[in-house]
Amino acid sequence: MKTLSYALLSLLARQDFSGYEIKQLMQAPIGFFWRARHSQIYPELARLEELGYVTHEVVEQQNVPDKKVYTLTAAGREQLRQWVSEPSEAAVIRDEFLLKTFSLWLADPAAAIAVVEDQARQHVEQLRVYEGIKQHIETEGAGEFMQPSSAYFASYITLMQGISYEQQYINWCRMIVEQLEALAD
Amino acid sequence: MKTLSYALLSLLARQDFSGYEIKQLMQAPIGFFWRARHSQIYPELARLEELGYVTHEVVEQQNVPDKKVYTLTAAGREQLRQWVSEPSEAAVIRDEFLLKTFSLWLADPAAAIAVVEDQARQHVEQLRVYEGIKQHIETEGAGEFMQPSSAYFASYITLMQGISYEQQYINWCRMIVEQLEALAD
DNA sequence: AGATTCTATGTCAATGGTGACATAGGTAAT
DNA sequence: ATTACCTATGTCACCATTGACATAGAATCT
Repeated sequence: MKTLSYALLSLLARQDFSGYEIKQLMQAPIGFFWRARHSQIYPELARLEELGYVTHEVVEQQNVPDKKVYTLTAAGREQLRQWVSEPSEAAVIRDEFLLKTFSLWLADPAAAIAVVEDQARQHVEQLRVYEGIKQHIETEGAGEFMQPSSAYFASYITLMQGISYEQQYINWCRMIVEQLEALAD
Repeated sequence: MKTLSYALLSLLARQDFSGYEIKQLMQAPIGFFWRARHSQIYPELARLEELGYVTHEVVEQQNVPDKKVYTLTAAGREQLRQWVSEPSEAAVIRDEFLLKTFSLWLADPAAAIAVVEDQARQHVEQLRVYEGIKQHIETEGAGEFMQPSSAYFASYITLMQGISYEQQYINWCRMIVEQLEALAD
């Protein structure tokens, strides 16, 4: 089973969703650490149904087209639980900007400062998004997000990594800008 | 031009290398933020040569097979310089372990602690590797790694991000373990 | 009236990346 | 002797992922 399958099961473990709804979630909460397009999601949901990990029923809607709402089966839940309990290889970083900093000595200092500041700006934006979601979890999942068996707890710690990562990235960018400004004189 | 091309040019901007040598570098220094197998590297070097960004000459060796040593051309260097000077989209995180923490509420606390500790261990190992390289740069590139136009400077700041990232990841793992241990009682 | 956007589901060609297969001479260990 | 590994370069089938194409009804804007 590939990782995408587990990304889908992870969402369905919390709530029933249609493919379209999952597509939208894969751009925001889960999409922060695993992305997928609808062209991957729809066939994968069909495959998970063949394997017996999910079922679906068609739900009619007013004014918008019908949707297929998927539900996790007991087998799917067990599959997910086992996967979560197994250790993972540490992820390989794949960051085009870090590749650029490796060749930053070739750029003239003004251009170098500009690209680093641009990158910092993007990570500041992302941090703001995460902090908005954090507020949301702390409010909606109050009294639950501290219990390890609660989905809010899992959302919370995952989000904390996102926040911590962005803060670290921003600090690093600022350090580079400072050094470039100081040393360019 | 794809990112892999620039990864190869980034290395050749510093020194001439054969495909085999690049293959080994793509598992260590550059490989920390952009990896590639030799099955990608060899055809890509050929393609870069067709485009006029690199040239090669065959170097005979004693006891081991001949090698093709690639050299960056002026056009290749200019292409790289331009790419470095352009802003990049912030990288999308793609971390299987973060996907697991999102479903960590399904695992029993003992299994949860085990997988987080395993992940921390891997990042501690990676941090040690980075710190060894840091020592190396500070020694070999002393008096150079503080100048923005030096390749040592670029290596240094890129490495600092690696170190900072690993420290942050380890701290986060430890925070989760603490919470799991405290709340499991 | 026409254009655009949103919901909703799907397919498919092309690209990027992995893992296996292939070759070949030298070294080192059992 | 045989196995295994290292240098060195290459190809190829497969899998994952992307981007474009496709359809279709309703709402909204110009």
